[in-house]
Amino acid sequence: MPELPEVETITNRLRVQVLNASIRDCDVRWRKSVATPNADQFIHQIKDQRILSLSRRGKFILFQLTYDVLLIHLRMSGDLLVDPETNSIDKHDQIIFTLDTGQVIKFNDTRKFGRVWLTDDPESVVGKLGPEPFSEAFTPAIFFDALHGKHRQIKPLLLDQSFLAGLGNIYTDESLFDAGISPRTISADINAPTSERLHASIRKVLLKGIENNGASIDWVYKGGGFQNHFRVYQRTGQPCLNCGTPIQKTVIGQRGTHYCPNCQPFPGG
DNA sequence: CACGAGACCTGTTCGC
DNA sequence: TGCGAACAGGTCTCGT
Repeated sequence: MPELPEVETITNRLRVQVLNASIRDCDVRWRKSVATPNADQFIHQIKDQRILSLSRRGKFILFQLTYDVLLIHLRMSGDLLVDPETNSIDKHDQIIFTLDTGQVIKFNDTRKFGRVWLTDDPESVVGKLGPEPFSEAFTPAIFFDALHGKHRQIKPLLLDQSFLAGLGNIYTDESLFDAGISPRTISADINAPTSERLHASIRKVLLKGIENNGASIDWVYKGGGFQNHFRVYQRTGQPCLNCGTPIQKTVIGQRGTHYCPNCQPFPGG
């Protein structure tokens, strides 16, 4: 599920709900959800730490606690839900944090791919991430240079979190469509004007996602509306909203990839 | 360095 | 209707 807009939405929601609360207790029901330290140490160490601030880096949610930073990555099916008090526990609630306010934060994760870290050195977890798409450091010129520093298909490159942080399968397909670039285009072959267009499209599409509180698909992640604005994602066979050509789906880098063969021609055919 | 396959997991949808 | 295959918002590791 969660890409940058969904994680941003969840982080902002959490900030309103649990900022300044202290973690009184923690129940780990799927031990592998804890990446580091081991589950027992994690539970012991997080107790009585207070949530001083919340932020997002790429697809990670960061809780600045009294002594450590709690980092959470939701991967494919994770979500963070806040209950006003201890209620029903879902079978997919993998970690449950009880707060001194009586509230409960539930890390719900059907597929169990999500992970949490507790460390005083968050750089050890997020240090290899590429730039934030909305940071001032992510300029069109830097993006162009980065594209030419690689010789890879543009779609898998944009999904590479060490290249650029935050894009996932939905927003990559939507960005490439918006910029009119074939997902198979080799990064080093993208010229300056096209690179600048892609840079703008990435920000535009992510912003639209954030404005719609992310995308809700199937049973995973509730509350988003960006799925109503998809132009290629999950529109296989439907007419392109620009030219009417049926949207195609293929596999690139082992990921389902949606595109308009007319609006996103591969250079040279 | 770039890329594909296989893992990690569960649930839903598709095809015969 | 039933059942297995295919597929799903992500990322890591290994082999070529």
